[in-house]
Amino acid sequence: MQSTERQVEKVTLQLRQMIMAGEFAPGARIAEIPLAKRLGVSRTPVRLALGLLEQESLVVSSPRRGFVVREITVSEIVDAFDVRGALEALACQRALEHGLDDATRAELRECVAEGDRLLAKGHFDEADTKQWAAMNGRFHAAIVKAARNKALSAALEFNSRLPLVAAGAIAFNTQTLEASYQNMQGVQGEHRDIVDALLRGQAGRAESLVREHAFKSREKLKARLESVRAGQRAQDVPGLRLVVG
Amino acid sequence: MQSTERQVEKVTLQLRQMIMAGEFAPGARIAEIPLAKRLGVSRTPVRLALGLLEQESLVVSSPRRGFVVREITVSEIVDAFDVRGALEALACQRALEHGLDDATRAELRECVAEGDRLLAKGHFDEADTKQWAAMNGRFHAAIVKAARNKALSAALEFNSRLPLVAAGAIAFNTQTLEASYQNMQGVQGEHRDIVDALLRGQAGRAESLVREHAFKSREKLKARLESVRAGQRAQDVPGLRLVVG
DNA sequence: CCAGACTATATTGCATGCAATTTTGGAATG
DNA sequence: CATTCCAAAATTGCATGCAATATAGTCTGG
Repeated sequence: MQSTERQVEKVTLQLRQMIMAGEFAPGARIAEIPLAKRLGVSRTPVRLALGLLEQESLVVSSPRRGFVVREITVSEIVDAFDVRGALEALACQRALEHGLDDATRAELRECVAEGDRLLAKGHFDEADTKQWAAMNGRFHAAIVKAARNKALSAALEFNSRLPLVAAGAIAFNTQTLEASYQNMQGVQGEHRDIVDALLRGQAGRAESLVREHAFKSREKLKARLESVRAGQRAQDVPGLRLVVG
Repeated sequence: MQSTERQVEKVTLQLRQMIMAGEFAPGARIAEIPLAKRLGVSRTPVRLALGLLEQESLVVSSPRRGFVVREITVSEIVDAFDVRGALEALACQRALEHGLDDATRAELRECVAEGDRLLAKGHFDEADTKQWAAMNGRFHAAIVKAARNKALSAALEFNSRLPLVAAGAIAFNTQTLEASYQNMQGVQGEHRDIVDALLRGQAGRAESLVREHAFKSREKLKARLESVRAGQRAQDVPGLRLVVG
């Protein structure tokens, strides 16, 4: 029996969620049959999904020995932010070479405006962090899109497949809503400056600011992950199992 | 019956080869059954391989309508060189932050030396271009490796999956062996300068040179592909079918 | 009591069958 | 003659069976 939805996609999503939620210890083997039973499908879509997740490097496979949850290290995640900085800097450069169209200008302004609105309340609740994450995703997407470079978009998307690296994940990396609010105040200032530089056509300044933006995110996440690793508040990053590195 | 080799890998390699060799018109549907018959395997490994190639964006799939050869445009390929420049510039920066170890210094020097040897003959034959391509691959790999950033390596590898973008493809993008020789003389000079900057620890200079190196490669390939597109010597880039854009 | 070999079990990788869906060829209609 | 509709054929997506291989569990010898 088969529904109109494709099983492979459901399974891939669920499995990615499970891995990133830390349901498997890093290095643990993933057997197809129990997993298929658990997800209520046959082994075929499970196998296909594992193959896809291997290319996302969430799992690795050995011939005849099946799939193993890949051990993701703190440094790998942190490193990805440097890549993001370099790629988004290129995006700024290219975007200004093309010139920003009106829709992009409007979108960038709107992202800053929405950030202001969210911060104006003086504090964050759960819904605010979600909205912030969405806005942040749109902000970065707008810059990348304006570069009109498919390879660049693809590379950034690829880079964001590591857990916690996607732009939308930023708001969830702080301990408390209060800390998150404080954090986002700083981030909002960075966003504002980046948009200012872009709207003025200051390519070099925009590049520097975007790099620094990525660098600050990197440092914040690094501190956070290292405190988690030290076991101080291990349940704050729910699920994700990291190994030293 | 199943050999000790994994069918999926064989099929993936063959299929990638076939697509990049232009055996399918861009936009053409790829049906599983004929393909499986042709490759002498069942549909299962073919389906798995197509799923992998979809992530390399060599094919795209629609639900219930199977896989279609993706139309790759000249601008997509060309754009990928900008991404490479940005990423390799980051690699130079990070590599010098870590400091180059002796093995890396030796490898870089050896690549330059090998380039000199290949050019010393005054002309290229087929074997020389192959050797050059291998050396070029090692050169770029050494820089990336010295950056010690997994996300960076992964992003570059991902970026190089587009046809003609991989560092090893560079030597095959010129019409004649004579043109190739001339070309590689210029490239060798760029390599020498990059190595010089790296060995002296001049990060900024190395970054600029690497960017320019990628940019020059980009422009050369672009000119080449556009002349092919104009139909002047369509069989010179053997097989690869590109569409305008 | 430990090491190593042997056997039973579990698991992977592939082939194939089946139902659902899409595509195609042609006939009927305007 | 072009267009729409319909049915047959082909194709996809999934489940499952089977052989090859890996893993574990047990037993024997030292």
